[in-house]
Amino acid sequence: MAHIGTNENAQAASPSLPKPDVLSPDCPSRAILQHVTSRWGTLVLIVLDAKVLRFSDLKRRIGGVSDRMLAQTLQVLEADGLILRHAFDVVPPHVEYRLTPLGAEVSNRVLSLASLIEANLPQFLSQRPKRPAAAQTVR
Amino acid sequence: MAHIGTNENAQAASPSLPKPDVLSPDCPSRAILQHVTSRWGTLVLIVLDAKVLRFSDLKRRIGGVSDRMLAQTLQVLEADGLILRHAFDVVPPHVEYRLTPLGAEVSNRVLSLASLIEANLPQFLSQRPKRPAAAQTVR
DNA sequence: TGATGTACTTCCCTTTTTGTACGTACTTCC
DNA sequence: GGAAGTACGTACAAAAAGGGAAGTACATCA
Repeated sequence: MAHIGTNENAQAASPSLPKPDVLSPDCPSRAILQHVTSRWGTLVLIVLDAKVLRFSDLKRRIGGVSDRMLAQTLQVLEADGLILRHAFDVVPPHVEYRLTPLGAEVSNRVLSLASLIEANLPQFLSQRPKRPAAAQTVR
Repeated sequence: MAHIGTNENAQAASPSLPKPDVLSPDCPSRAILQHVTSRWGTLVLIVLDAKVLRFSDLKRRIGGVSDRMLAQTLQVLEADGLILRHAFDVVPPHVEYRLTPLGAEVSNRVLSLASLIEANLPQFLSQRPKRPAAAQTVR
């Protein structure tokens, strides 16, 4: 399908543009991908799908986020041009968040991924207790 | 499209199955999503797309992974039933990794997300220097 | 009058993640 | 004969991520 794994981690001399490749550590596309797939970034994009929400709305919908993390995530996503922030200059603060066109496309992909996982959860869980899954960094 | 944000963070009393929702912090689906969207998990799934690769192949293709992280990521993904590990009992170790059918589906979604980002990289980068993007955790 | 809600920011501290280096057991290549 | 390659496990330590509490400025509600 796509042609992602084409240039093997190469960042070789290129006259104009290096051709984006998430597989090479220094390609900016990898950073964007990280933002989108970050712990809270993913959920923000999902929740914001085709909606306009305020900070507190987002917080209520995304179970477990802290103020600090939500704010930070929103800033990163805004800087990447995925979401738009609209602040009204009123006394009790009122800020609205929505997806940009590009953000909407990204959101769709993320949403389809999440839906796939939710739909197959039973299958995932069924094969869980195969091996103890190598306790990571035992404490 | 999908029906994800349906039950608002609810984990209320349900007779049988709680209905998967990545938005509720304790739903197992969120954990799976995290594995899939983890820093290296995403790249492993992309690289493994319709291929059979050995540990060292994976390491070479995924720029920047350390042995430890790659091994750990592979174990988690295997435990989730997304990839299959086949070890040959030979003297210089020989192990092959490939996607399970479910893993292949997940891989496709991830791949489409990554492709979208790569394809729009210029657009992402163009609007970058808007605001200093709020230096996170200033040191 | 006092509590509540809004949208964050900042500080401080704990938890988690990640990297580096080393060891293994044996074979093949130079 | 020594170097390199294979597929990890483990210990140690640095770096990053994350949580919690407090503060702001004012208006509305009871």
